[in-house]
Amino acid sequence: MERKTPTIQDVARFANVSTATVSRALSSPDKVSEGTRARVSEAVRATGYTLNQAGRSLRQRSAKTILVALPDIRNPFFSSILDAIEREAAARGYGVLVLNLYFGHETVRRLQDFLLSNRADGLLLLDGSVDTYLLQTISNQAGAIPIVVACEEIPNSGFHTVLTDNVDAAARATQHLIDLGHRRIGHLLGPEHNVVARERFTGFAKALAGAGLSPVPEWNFRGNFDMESGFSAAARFLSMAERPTAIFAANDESAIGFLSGLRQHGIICPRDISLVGFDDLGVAPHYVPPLTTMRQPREALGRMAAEALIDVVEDPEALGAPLRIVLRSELVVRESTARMAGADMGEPNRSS
Amino acid sequence: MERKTPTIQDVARFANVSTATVSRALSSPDKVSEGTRARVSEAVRATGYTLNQAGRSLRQRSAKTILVALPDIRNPFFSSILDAIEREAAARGYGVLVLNLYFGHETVRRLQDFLLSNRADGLLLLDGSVDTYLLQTISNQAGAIPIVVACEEIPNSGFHTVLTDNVDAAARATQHLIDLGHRRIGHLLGPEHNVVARERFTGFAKALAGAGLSPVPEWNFRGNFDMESGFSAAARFLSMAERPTAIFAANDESAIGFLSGLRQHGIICPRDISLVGFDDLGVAPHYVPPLTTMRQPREALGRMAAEALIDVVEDPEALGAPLRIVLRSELVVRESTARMAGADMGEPNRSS
DNA sequence: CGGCCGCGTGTAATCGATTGCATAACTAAT
DNA sequence: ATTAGTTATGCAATCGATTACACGCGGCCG
Repeated sequence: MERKTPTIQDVARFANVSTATVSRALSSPDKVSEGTRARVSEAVRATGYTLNQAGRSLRQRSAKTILVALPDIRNPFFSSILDAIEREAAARGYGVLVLNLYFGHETVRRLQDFLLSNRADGLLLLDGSVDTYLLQTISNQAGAIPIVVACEEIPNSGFHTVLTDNVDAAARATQHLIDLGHRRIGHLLGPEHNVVARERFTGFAKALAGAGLSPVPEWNFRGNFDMESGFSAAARFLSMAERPTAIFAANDESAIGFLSGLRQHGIICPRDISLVGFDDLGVAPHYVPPLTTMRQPREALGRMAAEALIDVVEDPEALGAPLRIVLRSELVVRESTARMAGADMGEPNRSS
Repeated sequence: MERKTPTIQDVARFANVSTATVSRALSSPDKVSEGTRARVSEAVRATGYTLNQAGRSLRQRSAKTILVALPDIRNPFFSSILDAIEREAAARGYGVLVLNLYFGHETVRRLQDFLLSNRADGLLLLDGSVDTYLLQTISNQAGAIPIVVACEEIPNSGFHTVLTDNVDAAARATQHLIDLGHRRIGHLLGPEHNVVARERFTGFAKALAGAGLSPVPEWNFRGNFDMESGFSAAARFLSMAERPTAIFAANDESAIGFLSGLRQHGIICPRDISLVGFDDLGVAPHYVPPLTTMRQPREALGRMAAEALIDVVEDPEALGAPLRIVLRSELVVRESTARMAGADMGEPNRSS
């Protein structure tokens, strides 16, 4: 009754061949004769045999699995990248392990465990804030697995990287506001130590500079990429006497929280303020107003990162020098930005 | 230079003990003497040893991994459940493999592969639409792994199940509209063959019946749980002469698409129409207007499902009879619903 | 003093699949 | 006809960790 799950031995016995032949019949069919192949297939069917991946992994030293480590699965930005990764991995026969990264030693230890325990053949890191030193150490250890960093960048790390053109995209988003006649432009920041957030700020400042403006410190609102932080930032905005007429938000989520906070106090977008977001989340076209935003090619990003990682996993020499793919984001103009109405009221941004 | 990754053998040699002792020192420290334990720890440090999970899995016939199969990772509803699952699993030392389910044989074959290849010790299924027959077959095979179904239900399957009170919650959502004086109430449906969607419709109809009303077929708008389908449904709404004054939407995503579609044509919520959604997505409180919705305890759902699964994995007898946990959803009243203004205009829903 | 118990450790089998090497049966070439 | 090469298969080692069983040693009890 309680018979054990059939192994390759059972198949071999049934088909009257050796286990070696069964193995070959299954993984390299052209190496066995047609007759044997048929007998083995029949035996597999009859016994209900399925591969034991642990056995194979042990012998082949490969788990046919990649590990995706990300800061927050709930974030729709990441989840759609994860989706693309999973599709690509599945297409190439790999499974996907996910690992939520929080702060703290415990998390890093877990990451390390995964990396070095032969559970995964490669790591796809969607977070640049992991301790670089540790990561380097890990990746230099004997038996370490290949790493690809996506979305964020770990400077000078030598890891393969796939990301979007944050600086340039942020500059173009800001330029859009400038083109609409805005001169008093603020920024809703991302997390303080986040590389991507900084790049977007850099692009923002760059575009301002190009127009003879420069950032006004009070108009750089602290944010954290999430709705709540945008919502809080709105309170600070409201308490200010001198307000910007336009905002470039580091991402759509915080942009939505920000607009929501403003609206509670009667500040209506785009009538009273223009706003450009970043990401083009699914909700962006359906928000009120539909959001003008920089669309990141999330599918492509996830797919290409997974491709690159699996390429390296299967042939460590495949890519040669560290890869660096930069994908271009695209401005999607909707209704959250409007031409600056009438004359500029109050002081403009300080001239640089 | 290119030395291989250290194994338990290396540690044993270094510490001058047998591999058995090393293994014991690491997994059941109380079985070895203090001195040995120290020597082994030192040897582990010195050699840089890390466990090879494949070896352990092979011997112990357990992968310390659970498989989560879901219809769409991008859906924020699922991704936050996945998040909770991952946390619980991590806390208990399990890794999480994710598998996107699409339609088609290929997908099911992959699911089967995973289930039977010892890559995972258990399956957490977040989708009731997987072929029941196949699932039963798989789960009856020798060596099959435990299955817990979450969110959706597979009737008569005998699987452990964790879900929310869809029928009752839908009824309460609808009752809220009734309490506000609405009599002309429509429903934005979920996918036609989706169990959850049907349950919500049932609850909707039940509440109407309780108020002496019954569903008006033309007011049941086809939907698909996603924004686009809600958006399309809005077009149909607009083309109708006799319109409902309130809508119960099967979920928040489609609700947002619906409101967005209406707004494009000047129909404003809650002025012209009231709407209750379902899920309480992160964006719900920040939408315009903030959405009245049934909040599903997503964290709890994911956590409890993972708990139950791991319990069974670790002790197949742990739960005894098939478990069925039903979590209660909670109505969150925000601003998308308003008291029916003035007298009832036009025909009410047909009396039952 | 002899026997029993328990602790700490080692020996070796085991988990399931893959694969290097050997072998046998043919084919082709000289 | 002999040699070389090819093809199909089997034998047995191997991957790394766990664990059943055995053993030696010291202490305790009768």
